[in-house]
Amino acid sequence: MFALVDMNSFYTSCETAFRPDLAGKPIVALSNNDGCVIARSKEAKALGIKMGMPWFQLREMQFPERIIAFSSNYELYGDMSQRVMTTLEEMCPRVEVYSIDEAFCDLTGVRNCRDLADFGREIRETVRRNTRILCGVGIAQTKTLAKLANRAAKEWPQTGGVVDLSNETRQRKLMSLMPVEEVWGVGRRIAKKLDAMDIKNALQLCDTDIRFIRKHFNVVLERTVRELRGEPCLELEEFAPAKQEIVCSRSFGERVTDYEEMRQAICSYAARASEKLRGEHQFCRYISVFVKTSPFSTEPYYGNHAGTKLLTPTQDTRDIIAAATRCLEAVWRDGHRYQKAGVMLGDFFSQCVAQLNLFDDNAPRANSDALMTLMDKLNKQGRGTLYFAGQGIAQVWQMKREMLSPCYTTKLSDIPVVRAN
DNA sequence: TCTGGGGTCCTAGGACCC
DNA sequence: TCTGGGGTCCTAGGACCC
Repeated sequence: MFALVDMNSFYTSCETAFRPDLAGKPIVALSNNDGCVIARSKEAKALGIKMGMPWFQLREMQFPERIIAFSSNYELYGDMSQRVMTTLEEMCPRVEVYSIDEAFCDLTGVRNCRDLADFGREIRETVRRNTRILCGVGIAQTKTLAKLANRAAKEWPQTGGVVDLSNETRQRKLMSLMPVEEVWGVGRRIAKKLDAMDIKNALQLCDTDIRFIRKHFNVVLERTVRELRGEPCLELEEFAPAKQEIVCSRSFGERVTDYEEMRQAICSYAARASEKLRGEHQFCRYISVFVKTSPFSTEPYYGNHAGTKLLTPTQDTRDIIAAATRCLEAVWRDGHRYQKAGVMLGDFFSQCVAQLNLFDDNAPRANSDALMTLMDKLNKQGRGTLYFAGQGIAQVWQMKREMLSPCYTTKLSDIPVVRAN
């Protein structure tokens, strides 16, 4: 038995948790660079504000009430997420943190001693009490059905935010009401193809012959169909598997036309990616860089990427910056207004394997480990405490975050002082 | 003027091997 | 006339997720 716990309008809920004066107002959270809407409060949804809508368009629109917007504050959201997950871990024996605002809980044992919906309501109430954040709970025997149950819990207020879907009759009833694109694993493309085959709701998908699915789609959708039938194909993954790649990319606050600025940005992304790599206790051998102009612009589009394979896997920022810079030289073209760039690391080796290569011709730099450990330690106290000269000081290409809230839970200096009088 | 960032898995096709 | 069969590895691209 799985429970899927999903936070309601997570990012905007994090903002209102510390601004009770904003409760009941239409609020949106914006993507990096204040680009587009990525979270909406209940009231903002009711006004018809769509996910992914560009902020510069939304800002011009007329609404009966003023829209309150926040730049993404991932330090705050990440910390709030941890508090929610800790609460879940205290209540459930096994928890899979699926995303910043979602977790699967294993309810296998719970079933023997108490009513599942009751337990769901207890989860909901405890999370609300500990964090001031509301969540929905969907319960069923497969992850895909639990997702569907969660959908229903959010959509229909009379469920009180909790739906136990372990009963097959209820499953079929709910599936008949759910458009097929609401099913976890069915995206826009597949939904369109299914629609052309006259498969329009989840129940019709569930009842489609497996061989037919296999012939016209792939094993991924086959698993989805089996899961809808109550046959578990996806297990709870309590411990996250090691990452296979790490990406650091950003849109620029303003278009970049100068090579030196781009080099600074690439150095910064390379440094950040290396830091993440060390956080994963991995060494990488493949490094690549991409640059691109805006796909929305009327100017001719230019996008390109280049990669390089090192002889010896590394986790030293200096090696990774050097490789990334070489890649950038290969893809840079003068005369474009670049909108975005990024650095990707891949082909990972775990620490012990990498050390076998100590006897290679290309031995790692002396004291690399000590230096990187020190850097990471200093930068943990505050990002950007110690950085490479190549990253630049002015960083004019930095992303826009004009409506950033304070880091209420992680940075003391950010908390506004309330004065008497 | 202005449109996010970070991942995963699967498949097809090419290179290469015997 | 007539030119095989079977396998692995890698990469790019497409689909999905949040």
